[in-house]
Amino acid sequence: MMFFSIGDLAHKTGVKVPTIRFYENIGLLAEPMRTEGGQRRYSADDVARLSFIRHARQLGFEVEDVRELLVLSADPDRPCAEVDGIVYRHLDDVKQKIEKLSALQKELERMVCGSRHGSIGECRVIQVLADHDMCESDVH
Amino acid sequence: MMFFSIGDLAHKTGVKVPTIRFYENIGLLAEPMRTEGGQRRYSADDVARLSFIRHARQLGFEVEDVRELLVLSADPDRPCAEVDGIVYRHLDDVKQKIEKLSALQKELERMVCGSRHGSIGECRVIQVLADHDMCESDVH
DNA sequence: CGTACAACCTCTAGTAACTAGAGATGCAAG
DNA sequence: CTTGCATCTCTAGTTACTAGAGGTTGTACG
Repeated sequence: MMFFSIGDLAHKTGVKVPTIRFYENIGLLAEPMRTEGGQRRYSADDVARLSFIRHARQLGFEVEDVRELLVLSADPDRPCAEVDGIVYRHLDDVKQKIEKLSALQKELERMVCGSRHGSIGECRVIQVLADHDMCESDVH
Repeated sequence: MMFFSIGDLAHKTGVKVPTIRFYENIGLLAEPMRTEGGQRRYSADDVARLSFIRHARQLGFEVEDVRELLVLSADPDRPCAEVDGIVYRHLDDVKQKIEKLSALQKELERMVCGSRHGSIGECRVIQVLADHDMCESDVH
């Protein structure tokens, strides 16, 4: 069992079959060998590479970052600075998103707080949406 | 000055001109009057509606939710339950996203923590990416 | 009244990262 | 040899816009 099908690769890595083909299309994965009939055949190296990709994607790295990380990881003698840079940038991005979402959460909770009413005519939510001044202004 | 151009509307609401046309295309905004030459002309009602849309979008509601909120807001006698439903669903969504991002943040910080090394050969980040078991397993 | 020119018009395509589907072919088990 | 699941390629759809091409209108100024 040296080589296996795209379905097997999907199973081993948890990446769906169409996504594997997509990664090949955009050059994240190299074109694999083919059977005479034209079906893809993969090796253990492909499992490692695709697992790396999947893991990086799960950690929220963009595909272009993953591409860069793959290039860097292939070169053991280079300094780590570039890798660190990518990670720190991503981390900042994540923190910013958390900030924004927390502000949203607060505003949404403010909106529905005390929302015991009856009809839309006096619906606080609708009123707030219609009048921006009812929000905490610096949020958005 | 009863009616104004798309540029004026953009200025009054903070929504960009192409976005206004886009909202008209997808039916969020009604087709406005036109000059003889075919240019759009808007009224104060359009400012109110578009401001509502912008505000809802800034609060993270999807366009389809905004559409629904607009329908509901036009009907003052209906109960508020549907509006509340939309808001609570969105709020849950926001909370879930915060959860996920916080987990990511933690994992990323774990990854770079103590990342004083030299070359990619012993780069902790690359190692973690290559080996999922180095992560806290329940996160992803 | 003529003209310059910013603002407007429509339409298409591009973004991110896949996912779904159509229609055709391969492969392996019984 | 047949059955049927897996695979193949290719196109289009998702979200919410944004960018650009190529052409027209409105208005302010002289």
